[in-house]
Amino acid sequence: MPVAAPGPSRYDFAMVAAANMVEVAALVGDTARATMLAALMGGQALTASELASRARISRSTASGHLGKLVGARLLDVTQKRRNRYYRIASPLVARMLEGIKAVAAIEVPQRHQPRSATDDRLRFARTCYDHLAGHLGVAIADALVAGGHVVLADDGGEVTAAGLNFLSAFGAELGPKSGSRRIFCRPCLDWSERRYHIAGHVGAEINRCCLERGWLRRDRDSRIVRVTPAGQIGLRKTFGIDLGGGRASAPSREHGVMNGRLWTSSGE
Amino acid sequence: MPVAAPGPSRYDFAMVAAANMVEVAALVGDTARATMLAALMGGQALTASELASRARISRSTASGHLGKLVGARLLDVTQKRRNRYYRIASPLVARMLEGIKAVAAIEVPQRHQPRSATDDRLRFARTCYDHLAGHLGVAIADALVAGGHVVLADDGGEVTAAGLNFLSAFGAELGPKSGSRRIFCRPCLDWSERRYHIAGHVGAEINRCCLERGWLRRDRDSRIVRVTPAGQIGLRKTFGIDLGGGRASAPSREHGVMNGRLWTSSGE
DNA sequence: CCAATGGTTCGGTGGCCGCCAAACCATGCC
DNA sequence: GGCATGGTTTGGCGGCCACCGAACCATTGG
Repeated sequence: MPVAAPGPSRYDFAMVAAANMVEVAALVGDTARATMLAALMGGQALTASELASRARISRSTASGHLGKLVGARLLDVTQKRRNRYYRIASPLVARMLEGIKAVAAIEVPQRHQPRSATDDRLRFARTCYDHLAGHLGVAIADALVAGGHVVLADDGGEVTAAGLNFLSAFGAELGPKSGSRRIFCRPCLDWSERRYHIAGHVGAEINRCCLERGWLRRDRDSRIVRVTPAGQIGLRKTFGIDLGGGRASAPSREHGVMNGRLWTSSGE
Repeated sequence: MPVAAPGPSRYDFAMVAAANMVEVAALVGDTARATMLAALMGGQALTASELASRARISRSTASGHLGKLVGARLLDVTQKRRNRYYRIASPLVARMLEGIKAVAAIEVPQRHQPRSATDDRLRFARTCYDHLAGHLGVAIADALVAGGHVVLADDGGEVTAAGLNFLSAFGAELGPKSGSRRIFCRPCLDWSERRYHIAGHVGAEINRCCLERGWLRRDRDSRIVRVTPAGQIGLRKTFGIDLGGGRASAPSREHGVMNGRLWTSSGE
């Protein structure tokens, strides 16, 4: 730190303003910690050992990292029985990580990574903190936009009056402030689809409703979401989404199409 | 990097997914680079030497940092005469930095930093990438919300029908898509006021209009914005904002009130 | 032409920080 | 009580990277 200069200058502000940012960004700017955070972006709390395993580091190292993340209020801990469960501390943190990911997704899109069955399932449907992402998440967003229920743009999202009725009928609890025109709808850049899906309160509610109806089922300890047979039908009837008619969990034909469309357009 | 493990596992995804994030976050997670980025969040392009000076590092070191930032597409460069001007590469990057700053602002709010005249002016009115922030920015946002022209919430912002008329009359160019109900309005967490001001296209337009009318004037090479006498009147008549009636540039009485209200509520 | 200014490249140095293993504490189960 | 499991603490090692000065290139101006 080159803070050996004597007196304060007019530029000190920038340094002070950056100071906290540096701390936070540096925290994310480490492979092990970022891996943990990415894992926790699945939305569910995970134990220290689990996180250590995912980041491929020893438990002692993980413990140190988690301590820092909690200290910086990026993560919350709750003790349950013998285990310590860590989770993303706030939606603000989730949004920050989304933002970083969105920027990271811009650069070097060509580097072709190997795809596994797990990877395919993730690309097909997964949770993003508290809402749905992947092919499914984008498809739902598309359907809602096409139906005039939601408007999405780079800088924000909006639920239309018709959409409010539609989503309420679907079971979404849009809160007591739904009359006050509060906006809970936000676009979130999907890293695999490179398009927007719906985040914010509305996104979380859609996710919740689908889970409650048994349309979707989450993998244990993973971000993967599977569509049940009932979900196939329900999603088609409600949103007009056809997931390929094949097997319930990630029909591979869809992926071929999806990935083909995605990665050929190499332009950012 | 502990990538010595042999076969791929089901957790590789998280690592791959995190890889790019790490790169970007690590870039921001350095004092010198973050200082430069913070300076460039003022919205105007700066030269390499200027940035080196602000970050208090040698030009050679700065050159290295800037090379990395440009390489990662966080910054753009344009050569003009002898100088190289750097600027934030895209609104996506600006949003990311806002997001990091918002998280950073949560923690340790008590640490009382010394305030200078420059600092006070920054807290009073400044640019945030392409829109207005500080006391003034929040006051405008408040006025628009109170007038029913804009709705702001944690997850998004919206311009009402009335607001569309109002802002258009004010001179804001809300684009040809204004009929398609596109949303360009976005809340941006103000680090000094700890409340939202208006960002996105709408925020940029408001800023532009105020500058064009001569209501505001930017400091050269600084994020500081000054309110002209004409601006005093205009802002009061148009938005109903009373900036204290005193001198045009940052009446100190206002700051006392402002800061008192801000930092005493130490709860995040 | 030379001088001045803005910027980059190159070597070499220093420090911070991530990593692990081993020891240690705490909780829960038999 | 005693074993097992989950987490944290400690000490020591190693590598990456930010930093600078000096030399070097490029542009502009006299």
